[in-house]
Amino acid sequence: MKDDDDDGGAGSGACGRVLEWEHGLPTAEELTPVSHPLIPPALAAAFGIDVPRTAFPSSAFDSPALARKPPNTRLSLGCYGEDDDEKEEEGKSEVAAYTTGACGGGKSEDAASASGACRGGRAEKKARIAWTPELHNRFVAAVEHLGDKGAVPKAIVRLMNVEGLTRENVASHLQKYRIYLKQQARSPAGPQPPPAYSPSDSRPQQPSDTSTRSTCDIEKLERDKEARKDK
DNA sequence: GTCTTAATAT
DNA sequence: TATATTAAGA
Repeated sequence: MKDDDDDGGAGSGACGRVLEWEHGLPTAEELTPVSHPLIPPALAAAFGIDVPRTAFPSSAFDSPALARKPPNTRLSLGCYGEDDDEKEEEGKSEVAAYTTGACGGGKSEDAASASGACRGGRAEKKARIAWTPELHNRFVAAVEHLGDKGAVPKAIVRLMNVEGLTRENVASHLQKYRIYLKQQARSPAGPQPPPAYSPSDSRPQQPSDTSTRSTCDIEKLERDKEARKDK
Protein backbone atom coordinates (compact mmCIF):
# COMPACT_ATOMS: atom_id res chain seq x y z
CA MET A 1 0.00 0.00 0.00
CA LYS A 2 1.25 3.36 -0.83
CA ASP A 3 0.31 5.22 2.20
CA ASP A 4 0.07 8.90 1.88
CA ASP A 5 3.67 9.60 1.79
CA ASP A 6 2.61 12.81 0.26
CA ASP A 7 2.42 14.54 3.53
CA GLY A 8 5.66 12.91 4.29
CA GLY A 9 7.10 14.43 1.22
CA ALA A 10 6.20 17.87 2.33
CA GLY A 11 6.60 17.12 5.95
CA SER A 12 9.54 14.85 5.79
CA GLY A 13 11.69 17.72 6.77
CA ALA A 14 9.19 19.00 9.21
CA CYS A 15 8.77 15.56 10.57
CA GLY A 16 11.55 16.10 12.95
CA ARG A 17 9.82 18.98 14.53
CA VAL A 18 8.31 17.99 17.75
CA LEU A 19 5.87 20.82 17.71
CA GLU A 20 4.24 19.72 14.56
CA TRP A 21 4.05 16.21 15.76
CA GLU A 22 2.60 17.21 19.04
CA HIS A 23 -0.22 19.07 17.51
CA GLY A 24 -0.68 16.62 14.74
CA LEU A 25 -1.54 19.26 12.33
CA PRO A 26 -3.00 17.87 9.18
CA THR A 27 -1.50 18.59 5.88
CA ALA A 28 -2.43 21.74 4.10
CA GLU A 29 -4.71 19.82 1.84
CA GLU A 30 -6.62 18.35 4.68
CA LEU A 31 -6.60 21.46 6.70
CA THR A 32 -7.75 23.81 4.07
CA PRO A 33 -11.27 22.61 3.49
CA VAL A 34 -11.92 22.05 7.13
CA SER A 35 -10.86 25.16 8.85
CA HIS A 36 -9.76 27.45 6.20
CA PRO A 37 -11.35 30.46 7.76
CA LEU A 38 -9.95 29.54 11.11
CA ILE A 39 -6.32 29.42 10.27
CA PRO A 40 -4.34 32.13 11.93
CA PRO A 41 -2.12 34.02 9.56
CA ALA A 42 1.02 32.86 11.23
CA LEU A 43 0.05 29.26 11.00
CA ALA A 44 -1.04 29.67 7.45
CA ALA A 45 2.26 31.19 6.61
CA ALA A 46 4.06 28.33 8.23
CA PHE A 47 2.21 25.88 6.06
CA GLY A 48 2.15 27.96 3.00
CA ILE A 49 -1.60 28.07 2.98
CA ASP A 50 -3.36 30.70 1.02
CA VAL A 51 -5.58 32.32 3.54
CA PRO A 52 -8.32 34.63 2.47
CA ARG A 53 -8.25 37.47 4.92
CA THR A 54 -10.79 36.23 7.29
CA ALA A 55 -11.99 37.87 10.37
CA PHE A 56 -9.91 36.11 12.90
CA PRO A 57 -10.23 36.74 16.57
CA SER A 58 -7.03 38.57 17.08
CA SER A 59 -4.94 37.47 19.99
CA ALA A 60 -6.79 34.24 19.95
CA PHE A 61 -3.52 32.58 19.28
CA ASP A 62 -0.59 33.90 21.12
CA SER A 63 2.01 32.03 19.26
CA PRO A 64 1.68 30.22 15.98
CA ALA A 65 3.27 27.19 17.41
CA LEU A 66 0.56 26.94 19.98
CA ALA A 67 -2.22 27.34 17.54
CA ARG A 68 -4.80 24.76 18.21
CA LYS A 69 -8.10 23.68 16.93
CA PRO A 70 -10.98 26.00 17.56
CA PRO A 71 -12.99 25.24 20.64
CA ASN A 72 -15.97 24.29 18.65
CA THR A 73 -14.14 21.73 16.67
CA ARG A 74 -15.50 18.32 17.27
CA LEU A 75 -12.74 15.89 17.67
CA SER A 76 -13.79 12.78 15.93
CA LEU A 77 -12.81 9.50 17.29
CA GLY A 78 -11.21 7.08 14.97
CA CYS A 79 -13.20 3.98 15.36
CA TYR A 80 -12.71 0.58 13.98
CA GLY A 81 -13.22 -3.00 14.80
CA GLU A 82 -16.66 -3.15 13.35
CA ASP A 83 -17.86 -6.66 13.76
CA ASP A 84 -16.54 -9.73 15.38
CA ASP A 85 -14.36 -10.47 12.46
CA GLU A 86 -11.36 -9.03 14.00
CA LYS A 87 -8.96 -10.52 11.59
CA GLU A 88 -5.41 -9.70 12.28
CA GLU A 89 -4.97 -8.32 8.87
CA GLU A 90 -1.49 -7.46 7.93
CA GLY A 91 -2.86 -4.56 5.99
CA LYS A 92 -2.05 -1.28 7.51
CA SER A 93 -5.37 0.26 6.76
CA GLU A 94 -6.41 -0.02 10.34
CA VAL A 95 -3.17 1.24 11.64
CA ALA A 96 -3.58 4.24 9.46
CA ALA A 97 -6.12 5.57 11.86
CA TYR A 98 -3.74 4.78 14.58
CA THR A 99 -0.99 7.19 13.82
CA THR A 100 -0.69 8.07 17.41
CA GLY A 101 2.90 8.98 17.57
CA ALA A 102 3.78 8.83 13.97
CA CYS A 103 4.89 11.68 11.85
CA GLY A 104 1.63 12.05 10.06
CA GLY A 105 -0.20 12.14 13.30
CA GLY A 106 -2.58 14.63 11.87
CA LYS A 107 -4.82 12.12 10.26
CA SER A 108 -7.13 12.03 13.18
CA GLU A 109 -9.77 13.90 11.28
CA ASP A 110 -10.96 10.85 9.52
CA ALA A 111 -13.90 11.14 7.28
CA ALA A 112 -16.90 9.15 8.33
CA SER A 113 -15.47 8.78 11.72
CA ALA A 114 -17.94 10.70 13.74
CA SER A 115 -18.98 8.27 16.37
CA GLY A 116 -22.44 8.35 14.92
CA ALA A 117 -21.45 7.50 11.42
CA CYS A 118 -19.17 4.89 12.75
CA ARG A 119 -21.50 1.98 12.65
CA GLY A 120 -21.45 1.37 8.97
CA GLY A 121 -24.45 -0.87 8.98
CA ARG A 122 -24.65 -2.56 12.28
CA ALA A 123 -22.51 -3.65 15.09
CA GLU A 124 -22.86 -0.99 17.68
CA LYS A 125 -20.06 -2.60 19.53
CA LYS A 126 -17.37 -0.71 21.18
CA ALA A 127 -15.27 1.27 18.89
CA ARG A 128 -11.83 1.55 20.20
CA ILE A 129 -10.86 5.10 20.39
CA ALA A 130 -7.53 6.24 19.17
CA TRP A 131 -5.89 8.57 21.59
CA THR A 132 -4.44 10.90 19.09
CA PRO A 133 -2.26 13.76 20.24
CA GLU A 134 -5.18 16.10 19.88
CA LEU A 135 -7.37 13.96 21.99
CA HIS A 136 -4.67 13.47 24.52
CA ASN A 137 -4.01 17.17 24.64
CA ARG A 138 -7.60 17.76 25.40
CA PHE A 139 -7.50 15.12 28.03
CA VAL A 140 -4.42 16.53 29.68
CA ALA A 141 -5.79 20.02 29.57
CA ALA A 142 -8.94 18.88 31.28
CA VAL A 143 -7.04 16.97 33.90
CA GLU A 144 -4.77 19.84 34.67
CA HIS A 145 -7.61 22.24 34.81
CA LEU A 146 -9.59 20.11 37.18
CA GLY A 147 -6.61 19.55 39.35
CA ASP A 148 -5.49 16.38 40.98
CA LYS A 149 -8.50 16.40 43.13
CA GLY A 150 -11.22 16.98 40.64
CA ALA A 151 -9.76 15.05 37.78
CA VAL A 152 -12.20 12.20 37.86
CA PRO A 153 -13.43 10.43 34.78
CA LYS A 154 -16.85 11.91 34.90
CA ALA A 155 -15.65 15.46 35.10
CA ILE A 156 -12.99 14.89 32.51
CA VAL A 157 -15.45 13.54 30.03
CA ARG A 158 -17.63 16.51 30.56
CA LEU A 159 -14.86 18.96 30.13
CA MET A 160 -13.48 17.33 27.07
CA ASN A 161 -16.82 17.29 25.44
CA VAL A 162 -15.84 14.83 22.80
CA GLU A 163 -18.65 13.05 21.16
CA GLY A 164 -18.54 9.35 21.64
CA LEU A 165 -16.03 9.48 24.42
CA THR A 166 -17.27 7.52 27.37
CA ARG A 167 -16.40 7.59 31.00
CA GLU A 168 -14.85 4.18 30.64
CA ASN A 169 -12.65 5.43 27.88
CA VAL A 170 -11.39 8.22 30.01
CA ALA A 171 -11.05 6.08 33.09
CA SER A 172 -8.92 3.68 31.18
CA HIS A 173 -6.80 6.41 29.76
CA LEU A 174 -6.58 8.13 33.08
CA GLN A 175 -5.30 4.99 34.63
CA LYS A 176 -2.55 4.77 32.13
CA TYR A 177 -1.87 8.46 32.36
CA ARG A 178 -1.40 8.30 36.09
CA ILE A 179 1.02 5.48 35.78
CA TYR A 180 2.92 7.53 33.30
CA LEU A 181 3.00 10.48 35.64
CA LYS A 182 4.29 8.37 38.45
CA GLN A 183 7.03 7.05 36.30
CA GLN A 184 8.01 10.56 35.43
CA ALA A 185 7.92 11.61 39.03
CA ARG A 186 10.19 8.75 39.88
CA SER A 187 12.79 9.63 37.38
CA PRO A 188 12.53 13.30 36.56
CA ALA A 189 15.98 13.17 35.11
CA GLY A 190 14.86 10.80 32.44
CA PRO A 191 13.83 7.25 31.84
CA GLN A 192 17.36 6.26 31.09
CA PRO A 193 19.47 7.39 33.99
CA PRO A 194 22.84 8.30 32.60
CA PRO A 195 26.02 6.88 34.05
CA ALA A 196 27.18 7.75 37.47
CA TYR A 197 28.19 11.27 36.81
CA SER A 198 27.00 13.87 34.46
CA PRO A 199 29.59 15.54 32.32
CA SER A 200 28.43 18.92 33.39
CA ASP A 201 25.76 20.39 35.46
CA SER A 202 22.54 18.48 34.99
CA ARG A 203 19.71 20.81 35.45
CA PRO A 204 18.14 21.09 32.05
CA GLN A 205 14.86 19.71 33.24
CA GLN A 206 12.29 21.58 35.19
CA PRO A 207 10.99 23.88 32.52
CA SER A 208 9.49 25.97 35.30
CA ASP A 209 6.67 26.67 33.02
CA THR A 210 5.17 29.90 34.06
CA SER A 211 4.78 31.48 30.74
CA THR A 212 4.66 28.44 28.56
CA ARG A 213 1.71 27.08 30.39
CA SER A 214 -0.79 27.23 27.63
CA THR A 215 -3.60 28.89 29.40
CA CYS A 216 -5.10 28.98 25.98
CA ASP A 217 -6.35 25.48 26.20
CA ILE A 218 -7.71 25.83 29.62
CA GLU A 219 -9.51 28.96 28.72
CA LYS A 220 -11.12 27.31 25.81
CA LEU A 221 -12.18 24.40 27.89
CA GLU A 222 -13.50 26.69 30.52
CA ARG A 223 -15.46 28.58 28.01
CA ASP A 224 -16.89 25.41 26.66
CA LYS A 225 -17.74 24.25 30.06
CA GLU A 226 -19.44 27.43 31.09
CA ALA A 227 -21.32 27.56 27.88
CA ARG A 228 -22.65 24.16 28.53
CA LYS A 229 -23.30 24.82 32.14
CA ASP A 230 -25.33 27.79 31.24
CA LYS A 231 -27.76 25.65 29.42
C1' DG B 1 -23.24 5.37 42.25
C1' DT B 2 -18.60 6.73 41.35
C1' DC B 3 -13.56 6.30 41.66
C1' DT B 4 -9.33 3.69 41.92
C1' DT B 5 -6.56 -0.08 41.21
C1' DA B 6 -5.18 -4.42 39.42
C1' DA B 7 -5.66 -8.16 36.52
C1' DT B 8 -7.07 -9.79 32.36
C1' DA B 9 -8.91 -9.84 27.59
C1' DT B 10 -9.04 -8.19 22.85
C1' DT C 1 1.16 -2.64 22.08
C1' DA C 2 -2.72 0.08 23.19
C1' DT C 3 -7.10 0.06 24.82
C1' DA C 4 -11.19 -2.21 26.96
C1' DT C 5 -13.35 -4.83 30.35
C1' DT C 6 -14.08 -6.71 34.66
C1' DA C 7 -13.83 -7.18 39.60
C1' DA C 8 -12.95 -5.81 44.20
C1' DG C 9 -12.42 -2.42 47.56
C1' DA C 10 -12.91 2.38 49.21
